[in-house]
Amino acid sequence: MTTHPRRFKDTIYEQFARIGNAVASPRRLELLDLLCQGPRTVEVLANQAGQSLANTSHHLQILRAARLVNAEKQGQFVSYSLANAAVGGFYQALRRLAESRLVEVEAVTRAFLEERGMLEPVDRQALLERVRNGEVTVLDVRPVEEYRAGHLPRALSIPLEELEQRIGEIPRDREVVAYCRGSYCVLAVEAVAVLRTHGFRALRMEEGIPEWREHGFEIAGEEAAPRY
Amino acid sequence: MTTHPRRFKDTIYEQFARIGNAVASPRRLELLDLLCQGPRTVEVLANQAGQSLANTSHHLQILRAARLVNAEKQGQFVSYSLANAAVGGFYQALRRLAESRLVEVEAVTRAFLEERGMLEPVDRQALLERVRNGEVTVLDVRPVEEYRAGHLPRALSIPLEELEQRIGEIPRDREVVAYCRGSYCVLAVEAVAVLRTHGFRALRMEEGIPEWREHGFEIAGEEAAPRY
DNA sequence: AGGATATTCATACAATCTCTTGATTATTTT
DNA sequence: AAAATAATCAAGAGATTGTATGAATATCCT
Repeated sequence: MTTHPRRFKDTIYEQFARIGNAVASPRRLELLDLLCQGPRTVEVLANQAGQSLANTSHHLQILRAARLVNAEKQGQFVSYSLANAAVGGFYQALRRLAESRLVEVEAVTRAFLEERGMLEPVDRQALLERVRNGEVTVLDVRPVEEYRAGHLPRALSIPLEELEQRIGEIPRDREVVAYCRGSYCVLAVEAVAVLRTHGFRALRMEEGIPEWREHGFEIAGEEAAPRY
Repeated sequence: MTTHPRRFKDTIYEQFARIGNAVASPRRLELLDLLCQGPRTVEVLANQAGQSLANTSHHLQILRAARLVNAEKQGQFVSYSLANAAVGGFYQALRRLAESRLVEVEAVTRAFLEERGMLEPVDRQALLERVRNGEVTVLDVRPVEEYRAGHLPRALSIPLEELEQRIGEIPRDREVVAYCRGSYCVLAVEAVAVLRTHGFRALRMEEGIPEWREHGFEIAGEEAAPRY
């Protein structure tokens, strides 16, 4: 029995569309974004995305059906992670395209950041130099687990939630550069606001760990966690 | 009035999802694939995708809303084209991911091609060499307009439809390598079948013009048509 | 101006997707 | 063995999408 060319093409494009479908929902994109940072359990993802558990679980199944993520049962927990590095690359490609094409994205980003006066860019190479010279404190404001899974060299870990109490740990004589999960994560933005009210000279770095890794820069403390 | 972080994130991911949505339909992916070959009018796209005119038009509007394609009115016709090179790159990335992830895709492709015994791969560099030495005839079996918009160096243009009548134009003393729009286009597969029934030694090349261009190979006869 | 061609618009129905709620299945702890 | 925890399943209301159909608009040709 011969397969018909027509049917053949339909099947192929349907398979492609499965991936398209998987990234056709804002919720799932947010989950993918979080998973680009590293493996997470369902509950953590639900919290970080601000969604119900059942709904998050449901979306994760869809991502899994499209083979974009893997689920691994570890005792009581189910740990989700990107299926492989290509998925991360694809997500970055999607994001880049979105940024280049959808003017609205940039408009919104700009409006949000300009409101807070923290749009200063940070140059990777120069930053590392200044950190080495002790001119700058690099502050990682993500939850501690994420810091442990990999962070910038010499970065100080103070999760946003603890920032107010632990503000004394930060050297007062230097500029502070805060970073979090990346462009569309707001932890660092809020951290900078807090730092400034306490009299620090604070900047926000737009990039997150995935971007640094992508550009071949060194990431510290990655022993424990798998890359995907 | 301050934009809220939550709202900010939602807006961003919604914008991303617009692109995901655009590529969440098999029909639209087929249209995108065709547009990767070069600009097309609505009618041509409808014919080549085997869809109704109104439906094709509708899908094109969606692609346009996501800014993946541009529409340009040229007199009586509306010519659709990829918005820019990044869109082509994104589509390739999606395809690559799909191929790496969805085992079904490869299973189907393989079944379809093995049935016809024409899975032999063709190496780009070696092929060009052999063409230059006159050991091989390269055959472009796409419609003439597509050939005109850009084709492989020294390729002979005989659209699949005319192949039977014009079979005398093909040198009988050499191997023939047929190509069309790419992996998921079936023109070349059928051409090889025809050629073989006429006693030719014929192979199919999997790649299409977009792939050759992407790898920096020379494309002939591109003066007339815009790249996107 | 009138007819032909190319495309879009408008409508409607079926199919699909999203999110919520409440129940259910595993695994661990007590 | 019972209770608690983590995740999934099941079902349904409400919105969105895909496709078909016929009408409407814009441009070109004569």
